[in-house]
Amino acid sequence: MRTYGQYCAVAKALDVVGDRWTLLIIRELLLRGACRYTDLRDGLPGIATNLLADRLRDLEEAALAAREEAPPPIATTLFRLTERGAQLAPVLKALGAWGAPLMEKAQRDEEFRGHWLALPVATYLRDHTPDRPPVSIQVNVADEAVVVETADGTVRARPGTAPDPDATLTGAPPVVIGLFVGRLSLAQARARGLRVEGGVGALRRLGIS
Amino acid sequence: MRTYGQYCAVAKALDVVGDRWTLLIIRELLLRGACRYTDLRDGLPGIATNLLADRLRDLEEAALAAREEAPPPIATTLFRLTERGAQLAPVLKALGAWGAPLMEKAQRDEEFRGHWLALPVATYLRDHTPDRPPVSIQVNVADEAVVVETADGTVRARPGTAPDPDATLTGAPPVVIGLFVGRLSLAQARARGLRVEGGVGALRRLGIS
DNA sequence: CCGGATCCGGGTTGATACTG
DNA sequence: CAGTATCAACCCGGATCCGG
Repeated sequence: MRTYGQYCAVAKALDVVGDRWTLLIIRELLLRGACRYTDLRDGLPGIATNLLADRLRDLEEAALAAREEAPPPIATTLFRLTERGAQLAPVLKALGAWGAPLMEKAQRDEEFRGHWLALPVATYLRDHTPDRPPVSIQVNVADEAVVVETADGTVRARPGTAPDPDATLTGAPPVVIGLFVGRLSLAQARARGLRVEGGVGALRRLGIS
Repeated sequence: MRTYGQYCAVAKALDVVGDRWTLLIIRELLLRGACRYTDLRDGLPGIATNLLADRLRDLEEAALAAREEAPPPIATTLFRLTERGAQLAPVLKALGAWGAPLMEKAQRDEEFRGHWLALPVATYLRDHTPDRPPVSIQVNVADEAVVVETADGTVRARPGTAPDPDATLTGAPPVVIGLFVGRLSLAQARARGLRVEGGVGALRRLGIS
């Protein structure tokens, strides 16, 4: 293991998670929970398969992740974060908040995965009236379906569809993300091609207007 | 510039600051303010000089740092963070907090610089009675002199000496840091070689006992 | 299909020496 | 003081292959 050799908490943290791809692997495991190798590879477009295998070994050695053999009906290997690994969430949040302004430029030839939405959703959205019954918003973006739903005061995003969503959003990644991080108003997002079905009450409730 | 090619705030942040050494250079500039090239090199033991030059160029291009020519009496080049660069402070704090447990093992052949103390000081210490007159604590560690002082509710550390400190601490880096992050009590630190001169009132005020 | 291992070319890093 | 120049070693990315 290459190390900075400095007796400093930041340097020691970077000794463990400072390698290329490592924090992005942790992002995937944080956002999606237990993952198969193939799911990870799909959520990390651009990674070389040998690097993914190497990093997973490193993470296992550092006790940030663990592999578990799923029981017979599934019969596959799953990777999940340990508690120590999950404690990196504040680091990823800080990085994501700092990097949010870099999302303004429209991407060209950049990959996108719908479940990445969970990061800005958790960072920027709050349920302002948690006492009322939960709402769910279906978001269709980049050919992926993601559900944004309230859960005891916080807001979560997960891959999948909602049976009876309070609202449905469809649009390009920069528009949806701009809306979620507050850079675009609902009107501006609509002007940029966002399609909204259902009531806007559910959106207002998350601070989107 | 090598990029992950992902339309994700974390990936884009890492595109900019994810290279080896980059965040440590920002640590130095955050902790010490405007720095000369040589000061940076000294605060980053282990870095190769060409890498430092490369990274400073990259930081300048990314508008995270700027170089300024000091006026004639000094006649040297200074590097300082831009506002955008300084906004990385929460990232470094999160990394430092996560890495703090890794500081327990005593270091062997690891470098240490006194001004690195500023990071745990700012993260872990609070002035519990900010209305009373400010206090200053001189810390002698690793042949460097650092002053820890209160300033309107927060606690700062800076290189240098205090003219008339309320207390003086002398000890090995792991002991001083253990004391500051709360892993060691004052008694435990003393048992591990910490020398304390002056009253412990100033220490209690920062939550050290 | 899943979970990698292996190989190879090129780019990056690190150590040292040197310079205006 | 503030870097360049040089070169070896290592790491990364892409492609291919392989056992369940």
